[in-house]
Amino acid sequence: MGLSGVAGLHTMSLLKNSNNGGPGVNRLLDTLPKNEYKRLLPKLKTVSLVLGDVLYEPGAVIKYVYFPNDSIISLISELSDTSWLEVGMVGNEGMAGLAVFMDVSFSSTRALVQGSGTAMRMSSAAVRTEANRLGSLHRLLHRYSHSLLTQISQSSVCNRFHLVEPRLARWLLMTRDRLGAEEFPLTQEFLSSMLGVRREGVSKAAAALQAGKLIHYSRGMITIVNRRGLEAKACQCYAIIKAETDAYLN
Amino acid sequence: MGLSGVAGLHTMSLLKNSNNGGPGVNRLLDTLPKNEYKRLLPKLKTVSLVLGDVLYEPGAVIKYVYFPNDSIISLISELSDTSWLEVGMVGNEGMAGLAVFMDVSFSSTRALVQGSGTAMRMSSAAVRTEANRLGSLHRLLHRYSHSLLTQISQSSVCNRFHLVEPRLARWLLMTRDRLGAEEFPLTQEFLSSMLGVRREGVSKAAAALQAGKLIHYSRGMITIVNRRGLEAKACQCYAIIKAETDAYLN
DNA sequence: ACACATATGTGTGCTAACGCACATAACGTG
DNA sequence: CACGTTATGTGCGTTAGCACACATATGTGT
Repeated sequence: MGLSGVAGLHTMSLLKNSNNGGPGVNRLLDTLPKNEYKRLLPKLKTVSLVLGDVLYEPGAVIKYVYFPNDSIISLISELSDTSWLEVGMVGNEGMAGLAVFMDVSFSSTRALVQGSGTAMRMSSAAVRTEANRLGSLHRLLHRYSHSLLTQISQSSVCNRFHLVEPRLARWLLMTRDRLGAEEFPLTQEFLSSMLGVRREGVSKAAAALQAGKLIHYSRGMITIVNRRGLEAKACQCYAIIKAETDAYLN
Repeated sequence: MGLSGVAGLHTMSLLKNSNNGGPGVNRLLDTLPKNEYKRLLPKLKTVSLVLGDVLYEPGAVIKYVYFPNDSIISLISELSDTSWLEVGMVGNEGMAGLAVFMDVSFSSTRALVQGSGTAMRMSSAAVRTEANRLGSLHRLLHRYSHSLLTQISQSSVCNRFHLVEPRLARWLLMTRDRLGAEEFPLTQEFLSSMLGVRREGVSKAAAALQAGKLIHYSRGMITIVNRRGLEAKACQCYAIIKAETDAYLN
């Protein structure tokens, strides 16, 4: 799997400020008042992100921020070349590249596309201009920052205390919600680095979930068969994070 | 140890914008330009915080934010009544109550005084007014938000991968730096909840560090005997977090 | 159909940390 | 100074997850 290499970004048509809140639209942008959204529109460009693309490396300059529509971007903290861990997940509820908003030019984490799809891209320069206007975007990015902070904190506790199986269930559900699909391509090898455990551990946990008819998987393709059942197997962290994420957009 | 109960906050004299950057002064406030600091001064009040005071409970309204001088405030994420974990540490480099700055009124974590000392207190209302001015405070709080985000992320990885002994060493060093003292009162019971491990685990790790003449402890009082040696025992996370923390103030 | 790369399953120790149950030690108060 | 309280040490069985070494399966391309 190509976890390195820069994205091949293709231009696509722009979406409307569609106010339907459904999957496929970035909810942060969608929450903006029409006039403010219109002001941003010329600076936004829809791009497609592909699983495995690396948008930022730790320490590298952030050229663009991304508002995912139906894609997912993982924020990864690295300890060494061999051990790293996902600390946060950015989907249609948020934006990748928050550092720019916080007056920092460099990324402290790796941003890895964890689910293919489209995102709205904006240059860092535009973010600096627009977000300094004290308007709705400014406010929403503030609230999102808090939401992300909460997500990361909760994940931290989760990673410390919970077993692999519930954590895997949580992670699959979070991915499902952001992709808006019950089926998505992901290998157990990939999952193991996200969860910070060995592949064999994922193998066991996944086998258990499959035996319970909650998921199905085969050669890098995962299907959620019984969502409710999977939620029951997941730790509370799933519900906690979901509530926080859904609530911040008012 | 009284981990519950609200702080008994005593009024003290105000500090100056002393530009010496040493311990005992909140470095965030100290970095502000003089005129802006003067504008804030009337809204700041020095209070003393005592080990065990709880400043916020999860979900509770944040009435005041705190800029520690030589005190430390722990941000704690709770899973259940019995298992919780420190996700972040706020000392003279920052501010507790960042949620207010991010347009959120309620705390998502518990804020527990982990080291006695003084702090500058400001009402949430004042923060909302002042931080919306797009001045230096606004910018610094943004940069601090990013710094805290990085700290929390790094701790998350650390908690996941590192052994108790290096984590304990890191934690003691971080505490030392913020308190500006080599000796401070802390029981192993307390440490165990901060690190999210059993008390017995802390006991073993602490005994090992003491055997190596790096620290000394007795009945809830800890002394750092050999700081360099302790740094060598700590994981890299200490250096990483310290660098980030020191750098953000330009 | 074949080879080949990739994805997943399994087994065998090993270890850090857990849970529990006590033992010891230091301090504080009446 | 005796006593209770609080802090710390220790032992024992259990367990989740580790590291390593393979075995098996399921695609893909020629």
